[in-house]
Amino acid sequence: MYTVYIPSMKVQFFETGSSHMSTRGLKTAAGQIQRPVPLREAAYEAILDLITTRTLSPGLHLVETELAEQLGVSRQPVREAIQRLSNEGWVELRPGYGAFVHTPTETEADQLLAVRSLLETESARLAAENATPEQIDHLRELIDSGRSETTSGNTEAVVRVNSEFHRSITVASGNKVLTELAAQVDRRVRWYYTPVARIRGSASWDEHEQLLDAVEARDPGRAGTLMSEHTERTRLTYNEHAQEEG
Amino acid sequence: MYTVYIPSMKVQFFETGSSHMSTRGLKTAAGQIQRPVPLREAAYEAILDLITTRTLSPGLHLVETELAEQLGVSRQPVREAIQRLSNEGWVELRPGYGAFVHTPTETEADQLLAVRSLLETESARLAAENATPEQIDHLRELIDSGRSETTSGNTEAVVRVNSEFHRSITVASGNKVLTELAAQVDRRVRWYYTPVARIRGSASWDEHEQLLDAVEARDPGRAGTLMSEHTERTRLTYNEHAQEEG
DNA sequence: CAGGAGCATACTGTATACAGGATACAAAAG
DNA sequence: CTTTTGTATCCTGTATACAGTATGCTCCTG
Repeated sequence: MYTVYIPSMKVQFFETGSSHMSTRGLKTAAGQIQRPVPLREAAYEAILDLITTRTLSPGLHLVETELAEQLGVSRQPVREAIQRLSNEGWVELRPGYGAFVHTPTETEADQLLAVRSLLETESARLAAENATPEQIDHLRELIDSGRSETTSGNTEAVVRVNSEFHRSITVASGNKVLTELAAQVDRRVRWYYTPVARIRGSASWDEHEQLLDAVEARDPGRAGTLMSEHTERTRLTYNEHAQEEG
Repeated sequence: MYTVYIPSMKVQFFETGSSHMSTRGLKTAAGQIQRPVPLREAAYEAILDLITTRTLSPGLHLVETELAEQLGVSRQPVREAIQRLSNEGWVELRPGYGAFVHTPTETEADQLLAVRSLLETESARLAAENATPEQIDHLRELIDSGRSETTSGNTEAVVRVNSEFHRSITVASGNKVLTELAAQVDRRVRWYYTPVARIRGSASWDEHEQLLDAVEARDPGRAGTLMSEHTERTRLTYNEHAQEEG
């Protein structure tokens, strides 16, 4: 009944990060063997990518056999991927009828932004109490990197670094539950946000730096306030753009 | 016109355990036809129940065929249920190894309590701004009901009403994302909390009443503060009990 | 021409089949 | 007696099969 679990094996398995990193398998010092990623994982990443890039537009009916054929697998892994997407709010599952790409609404976007603001503000507060020197160094590097990518106009990289900065703050909070929830909310916010957002210029990195200074100075109150203002500004930017669109 | 679908008898299959699972299959209004609950849903409820009641203890290896046989279905619905349980943190999924009931740790419980406190405090604040008169009435009824159940010593009912009160507060916030996250966190907190908790007597209902008064008076600041203190007290209670155990 | 019944088809939900890897146990070698 | 190797068995991951319902179109009827 109880099965012994060997820790060394799990290493590369739960790499939930970017799907198109070439370093799929870990081949570090000990010559670890690359294990095949379960098809359900691959299918999940693939479909989510199709959704976030708008290739599969909101409201679309996801037909299992079509996706299966397109991905070159059977329906089974596709179903499991869709289940997970449903749990995370990316698709809606109508029993007997099928899966449909979730259609974002204005109010929902606003509510997500509000929750994100809440989670990240608390993260910043806790990070000011718990961040390790290494984590602070890492954050400092991200700001530098973000600045240089901004000046060189590499939009995609800026978005990625920005996202990584926020994630690292939540990690530095030391609260894993918080990290997980924030990551999930953040990803969905980004989905809603992307089509209307332009990058909030380099001012954003100044704000990040102030925040990091507060964290380094172990000033939770100030860190929280700064993050709160920062996310609130993002929210306003979004609402402005949303209003322009209609 | 739709061809009428006559519900089969198998709907009744999963009355296992918790009888008052929300209105999944039953439609009261206007002679709606009852549709069969998807087996994956039933399996999910059944397994989750087994986990929360400690019938399936932490660390246990969930063998798909065993569960399938026990529930009288095939492996497929069981797999889908396990997937969902994994997403929600109830079991851990190790590719190639199988599913294992998640083992709670002290720090994790504390982190969950911290996040719950955060989410519910914000909920209370928002509820003070947005709650409708009907919602306030409902909350008032819950307090009455909670008090009477407390005096009659009906522990299980007290727990349920308490849970429902907190959930209703999050609903009254008007933020659905918040409601959903809070519900998920709350359920897990309860899982951790149950074995060491005795009910925090009737003082708890006085606190609830004060909170509701603040909500009715449209005083977000006070509502937030009260909820924060309330959840913090719960957290302390938990930590005391946890310490006694070790 | 309009409306409805009936049929064909597509898709989901569920079950079963099959292959490869993991575990455990036993036997053989040192 | 300890360690290694071979083997039998179990379990997961994936594919395929099957049943039943929803949808859409055609044809019939008024």
